[in-house]
Amino acid sequence: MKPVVRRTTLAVDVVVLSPRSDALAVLLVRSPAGARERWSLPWDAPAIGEALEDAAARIAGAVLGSVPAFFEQVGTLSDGRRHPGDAEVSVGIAALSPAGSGAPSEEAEWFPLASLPTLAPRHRTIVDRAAAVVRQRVDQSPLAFRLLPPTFTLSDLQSVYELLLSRRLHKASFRRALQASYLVEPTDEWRSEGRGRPAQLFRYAPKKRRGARRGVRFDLFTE
Amino acid sequence: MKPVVRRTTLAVDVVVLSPRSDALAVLLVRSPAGARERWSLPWDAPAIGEALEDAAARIAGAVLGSVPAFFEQVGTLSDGRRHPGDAEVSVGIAALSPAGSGAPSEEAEWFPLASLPTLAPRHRTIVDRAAAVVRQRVDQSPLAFRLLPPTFTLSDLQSVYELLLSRRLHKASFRRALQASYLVEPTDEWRSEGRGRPAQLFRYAPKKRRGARRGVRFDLFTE
DNA sequence: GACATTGGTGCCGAATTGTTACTAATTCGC
DNA sequence: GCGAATTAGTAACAATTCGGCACCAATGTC
Repeated sequence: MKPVVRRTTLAVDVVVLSPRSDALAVLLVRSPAGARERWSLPWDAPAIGEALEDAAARIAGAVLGSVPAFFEQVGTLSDGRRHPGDAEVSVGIAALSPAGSGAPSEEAEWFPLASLPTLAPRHRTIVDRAAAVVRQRVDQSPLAFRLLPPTFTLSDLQSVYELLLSRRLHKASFRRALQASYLVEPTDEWRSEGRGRPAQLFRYAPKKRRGARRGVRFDLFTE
Repeated sequence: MKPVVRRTTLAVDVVVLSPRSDALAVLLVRSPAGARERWSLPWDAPAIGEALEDAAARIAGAVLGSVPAFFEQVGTLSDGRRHPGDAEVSVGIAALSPAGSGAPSEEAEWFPLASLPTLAPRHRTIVDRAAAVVRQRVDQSPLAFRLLPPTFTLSDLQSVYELLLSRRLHKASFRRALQASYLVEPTDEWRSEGRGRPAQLFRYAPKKRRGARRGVRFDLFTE
């Protein structure tokens, strides 16, 4: 039994996420004249032999002007939902870009996740999956640090977590957990942001941590 | 800008996982004569318009004789690693099948994850990713219940968790956490397994749980 | 200099967790 | 029959963690 392979059309669709004005935002590009929707995700076909994450980096970089810090596949779709380029199969990839980075081209714009324009059905699905994956992974992977510049204040970091989790966190508990994890180290710089006491800047510098063998957490199920 | 879509060859490669004789095992099929490796993952091209998970169910069902209880994509590969059917792009899908279910065809056999035969490089990568994804998700999703028959003892359940996590768990803590989660309910059946006290059988019956708002867990990072 | 604002820490009671030890019900060996 | 071995299930305790509150620190504004 040697199955026969059929040829199909393939697209890589990229969801670039970044915190913009206190909301998680997606980078969209203006559609060419005649398209059914005015906006779409940046997308392209991968080159021959090009890894999918490399294709995503190329696609996002062209639109954003800088290459996002992190990529993760959020699922491949082959169902009937319409794609702007009529690709039969789409690989959805989430990309995280630090706050303030990049200079979108004329044809691109940031939209808060909560108020997106109409997208082709497949792009809409991919955006929803990207948001779900990022929100789900934030506890297992240092995703939040990819949404911040190399140095940041602990309040910045907490704000990103609050954005991703859509709920307020307790300052003291947040800092205690962070301290115990050896994920950040202080720099000797401080940032003064107008009002209030200046905040110390930290950088992401994970130390090797001893195996934190915890019990099974049945209360984290999401489905 | 309307990118041009190129046609490519696409395969769905399925990693069927099931607990067999106290180890997590993968279902492999014998390769046709002349292939470079003697064994490979079950795979095929998706039919036109067929969703990828449906294709995986079809492929696994044909080899296993029953359809696995759960499917999840573990990543799509387009790099240079060799695929047995020379597909340019592969979608890897993990499938979970309950212990004892299915009757593999003549051409198929279970292999413990720890002692696999040589596979085509792309299949090897997909198996590794499937194992990693399953192990990583076991805390957030009721995966373990998909590896058990509809009714099971709490010791069975704990054994599956120990298989997936590769470490021993404490009985009392395990049961307390399970109790608090309202995920299982007792049946009025008991199973006597030779030696020892008979165990009560439970079934998976998740109750709506109150929002368990916990703090951020920096200690769960896997990278 | 009082006050508003933001950053950062100490502490305590409550909840959670890991562990030990115990009880319960069955089979096996003699 | 009866004790040892084996597996299931629970009680209770000590240590740790967590959420919340209060407080102190450093800056800009008036």
